[in-house]
Amino acid sequence: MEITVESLKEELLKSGIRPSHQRIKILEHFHQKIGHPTVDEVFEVLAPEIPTLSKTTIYNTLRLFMEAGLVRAISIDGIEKRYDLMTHDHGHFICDSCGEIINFSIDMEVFPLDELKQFQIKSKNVYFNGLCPKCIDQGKEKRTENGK
Amino acid sequence: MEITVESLKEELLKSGIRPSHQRIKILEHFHQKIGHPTVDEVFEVLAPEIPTLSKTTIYNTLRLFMEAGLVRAISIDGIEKRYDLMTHDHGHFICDSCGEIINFSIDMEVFPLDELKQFQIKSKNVYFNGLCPKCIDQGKEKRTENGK
DNA sequence: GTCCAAATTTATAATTATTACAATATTTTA
DNA sequence: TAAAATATTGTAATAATTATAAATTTGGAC
Ligand SMILES: [Mn+2]
Ligand SMILES: [Mn+2]
Ligand SMILES: [Zn+2]
Ligand SMILES: [Zn+2]
Repeated sequence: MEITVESLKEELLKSGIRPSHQRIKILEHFHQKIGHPTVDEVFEVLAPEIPTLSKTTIYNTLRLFMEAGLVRAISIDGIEKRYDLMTHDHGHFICDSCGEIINFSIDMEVFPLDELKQFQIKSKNVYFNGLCPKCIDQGKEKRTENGK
Repeated sequence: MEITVESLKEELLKSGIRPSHQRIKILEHFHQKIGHPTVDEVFEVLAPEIPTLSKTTIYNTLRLFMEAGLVRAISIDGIEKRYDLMTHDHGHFICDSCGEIINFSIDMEVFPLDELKQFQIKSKNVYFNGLCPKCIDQGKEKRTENGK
């Protein structure tokens, strides 16, 4: 499916968000890039395109998107706050050595939830960490510092 | 099993950590309290007992404990950084309304991990959020602000 | 126990991330 | 187009974390 300004506008309107120029650009960034950017990364990429852009707008917009369920914040081991487009359920693996974050598909329904019967669960997040294949190859098994 | 200063010292030594007074007290705090404290909460509780205590020591010690695998940092949706004693595998549920964090047991082995065959997984974290029974009873289903 | 070297803690300053706020600009409605 | 509502911006304020260097504590040798 093609991502056009029109489709982005629709997506925002469907969530009850008025489609300003900045909001469209920020949402577009999430659709175009596959990563899990920080506030700063979003700002660095968009600032050249929108010369007047303020970092406050990124903060405001991401909070708005989160409340609307368009994106979610992920923060593995509280290292850094990053944002991810809210698409299908998936887990995140972070490499302790190179810091890369990798999506992996996971069936969130496999959990036996007897203990949480009384709870109303809205969303589920799964984070793994360890070493990615690249870093295993490079013999980084025994590193002490975070290579980030 | 009784938690004594001696047993705490041993636990630290086994992890290659020298058992200073501060470190013993901080570890003791995690064994005595069941919660998931922030740096500030640990500091507030221990400061009266150790009048000279510095917050920097809490930061340093928790980093040390994390590297040694004694505690882990948890940060659900990047809201706040909290620490948890590294015991058996368990998941965390956070209530969107009252902010309470509840442990629940979960079998981490149920995940089908075909996609991560090449990865070396060191630890797994599962976070759920939604509403706790208490808040459901109080009719907080439709809240907009975080009650924290 | 005393002395010394190494490690730890402390206080402070510096840095970074985030939020608050009020003025300006933009968008929507009439 | 004019007025009202909303969004953006720049700045200042706040909060969390890290860096640094001096002071203290610890563990081992005597
Ligand atoms: Mn993702
Ligand atoms: Mn826990
Ligand atoms: Zn890696
Ligand atoms: Zn609750």
